Amino acid sequence: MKLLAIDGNSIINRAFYGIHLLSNKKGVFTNAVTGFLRIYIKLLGMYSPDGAAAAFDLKAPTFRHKAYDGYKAGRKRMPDELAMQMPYVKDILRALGVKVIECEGYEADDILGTLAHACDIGGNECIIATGDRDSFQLITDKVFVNLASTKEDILYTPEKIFEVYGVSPAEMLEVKALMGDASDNIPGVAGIGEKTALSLIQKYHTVENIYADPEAVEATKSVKDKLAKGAESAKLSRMLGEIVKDAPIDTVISHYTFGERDEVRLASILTELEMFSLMKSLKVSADAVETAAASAGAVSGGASREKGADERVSASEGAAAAELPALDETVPDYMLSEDGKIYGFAAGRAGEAAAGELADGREKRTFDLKGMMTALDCDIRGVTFDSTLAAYLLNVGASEYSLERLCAEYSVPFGEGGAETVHRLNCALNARLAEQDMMNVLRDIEIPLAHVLVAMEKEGIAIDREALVDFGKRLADEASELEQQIYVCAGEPFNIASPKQLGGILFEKLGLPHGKKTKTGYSTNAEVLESLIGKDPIIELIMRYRAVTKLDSTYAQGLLKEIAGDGRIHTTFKQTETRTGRISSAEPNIQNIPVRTELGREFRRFFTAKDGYVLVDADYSQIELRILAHLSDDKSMIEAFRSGEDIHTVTASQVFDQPIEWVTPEMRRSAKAVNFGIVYGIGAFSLSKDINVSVAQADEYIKSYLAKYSGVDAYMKRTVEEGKKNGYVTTMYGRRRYIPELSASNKNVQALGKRMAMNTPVQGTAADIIKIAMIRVYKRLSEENLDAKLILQVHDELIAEANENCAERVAQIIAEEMEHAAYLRVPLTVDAKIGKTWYEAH
DNA sequence: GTAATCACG
DNA sequence: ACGTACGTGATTACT
Repeated sequence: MKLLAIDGNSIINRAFYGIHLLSNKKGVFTNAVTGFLRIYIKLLGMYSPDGAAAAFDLKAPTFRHKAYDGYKAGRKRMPDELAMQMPYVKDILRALGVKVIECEGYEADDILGTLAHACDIGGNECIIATGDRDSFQLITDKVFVNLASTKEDILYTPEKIFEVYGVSPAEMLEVKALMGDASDNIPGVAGIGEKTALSLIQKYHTVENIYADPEAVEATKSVKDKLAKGAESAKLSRMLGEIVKDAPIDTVISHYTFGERDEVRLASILTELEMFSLMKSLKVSADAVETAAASAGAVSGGASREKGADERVSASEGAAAAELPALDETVPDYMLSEDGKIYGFAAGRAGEAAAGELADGREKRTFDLKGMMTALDCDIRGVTFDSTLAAYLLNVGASEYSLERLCAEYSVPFGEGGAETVHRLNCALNARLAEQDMMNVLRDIEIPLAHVLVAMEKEGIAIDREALVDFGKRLADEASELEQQIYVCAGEPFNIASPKQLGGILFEKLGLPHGKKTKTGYSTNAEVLESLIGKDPIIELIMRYRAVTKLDSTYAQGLLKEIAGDGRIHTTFKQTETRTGRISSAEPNIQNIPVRTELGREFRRFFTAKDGYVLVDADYSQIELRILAHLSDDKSMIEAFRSGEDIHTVTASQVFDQPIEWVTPEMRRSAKAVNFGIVYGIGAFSLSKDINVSVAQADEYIKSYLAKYSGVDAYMKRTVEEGKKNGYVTTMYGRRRYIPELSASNKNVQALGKRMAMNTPVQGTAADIIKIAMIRVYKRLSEENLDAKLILQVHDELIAEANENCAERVAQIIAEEMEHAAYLRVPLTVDAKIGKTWYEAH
């Protein structure tokens, strides 16, 4: 395909300075938006691309050039008149179906470089639209640069570059390293300008060549002197000038195909900016203009997403309440009554609705989208807002999201006429969600996910009932044998399952040393029993008894109860349950099917694919640690993941200061525990228990870890501080969790708050990423008409049931979508397997 | 209904 | 001095 890659900042600058200041009635400047769109339309006409992406700088400081503080320091701040137009440009682009890419720590150039490179290696064509010559180094026989100028645009190809400069595109970077670039604060070699630089590179091709043998360089004495003096500067400039080609962005070029236009959104923004002639050029539909006019308030909401953190705080204090986005009154709100009737409310009118209304693609809002689809057994299309999901995002800590409670929480009168209440509630929730920057999480993640979850539940997974019954019998038999042996050891029969009676037998009758006590008596948990092994033969019998009865009651009997009439198990995935954004599974819980012991793992043999089908199981490798590496930007950890080495082994080598080859399995186990601990917000005491070393020893490990991975240390501190300051922490995608524990007076509670603050962004981002993957896998499987369905999710693992004849393809698609669901500073890797049962596929 | 225990990531 | 890793759900005993 042909991709148009727009250098957003550069083009918008051209537009701003190229057109005199214009503004609408309200005083919003519009010249840069106007100019940008004119250029955009012109580019479409010139190149007819299949898709487009617009790259923008983020204000955040760059992390890759820390070595050189002066970099970019000299660049002037964007004037306010231009800055206020940025959000509009981005919103319009999105409404036009163009992906807007911003990437923390990377500049627009780097994003363009990455896209261009991806096109180049993937056999796609890329046209970079920019106003400056920096991108010339990216030109190849697939990548061209359209240089916007006041007169007419010029398309630069490798031939054109050679014609104009006498060097290859790649050599443009070498030229820049010598001549420098004032606007980018690249020093170059003092005294060497374009002419000299070009002639040197024409002859020697690279800076490296020139400095490899400076004596051999043919040039005047003065040039040679300058070169000698500027050696360091030239090498630094070479580094600074090179455009990054591996920024963590989506590099699947087909993903940039033009998306569907959001006509109404487009109409409302352009109306607000009073850009009527452009509306015509863009052929915005009259209907959309009318709809947009009916709800003029919706526009400022889009821009508010771009507000800085400080402004957001003030908005939530109510000062800007009037500017909050209103909901379109003509869009209907739907809910289900207790007896399953559908009620709708739109444009002031309420009434019972037909199921057919829900299946059409017209925009609508709902209360409990997932519940409605499950109850009505239908797909509800065109949903742009859902009360339950919005309320969950606003407060993941609530225990339930009933209409009644939400009305109380958001001061909406409850009771009169169902769907009207929902509408009012949605208005309140919508305003808050926009304020808190979570509209994208709702629209791009939770709402599409609801459809996927409903489909997964409906599909269910086949169970081998007979084998499960047999296994249950075997477990029960073993349990009763153990029971008799335990009674013999104890000298009397008693209820082994009663911790109270068991405690009496072990610690009073048999006089074994008791560990800690619980509120109600002695603790008899696995850890305590473990410590008593060898003191009395009863201990191991009890441990085995516990394991066997647990498996029998929870898994054998428990699962048998849940097999539906179709011979399959249909779990319920709860979408608004966890504090971190994960989904949970209940009735039955299929996310805790045993795997850690060989006996327990047997249960996975009973989860099977139907005849002619197989299970495809794909799981992320170390996704949470990879996210931690990304979020903390810790150089050692990133390096460790990029190297492809086993992460726990690398950690062991770092923490114990030994070469990789010297890491023993024992050391690796300890390092693994440290890695897990770090994600949870570690304490020396717990770690010591986990890996059986002294507290002092565990403390050493942690200190050593945090010293080696100082970026992680700093990140954890930052995150806790941020949590204290804001009252909440967020995931990469903006999902939020309030942590009141951070300001508790009780120190233990506070410590718990810190651990939550450290863990939530990591666990929550992982949850976001696999949700995105699920949505994309679901879409791919249906679009490509594959005889395969997603059926289970286990936090970092997806399972599909696929026809034997397409299983390989399905495995490939699932792995691909999982790996590409997010772009981090380290790769996300996925292991996909195929098997007749869950046991074989995992 | 709560506590204790233990299954999972 | 004190308590002790994040996030879940199911079962059983017992109040």
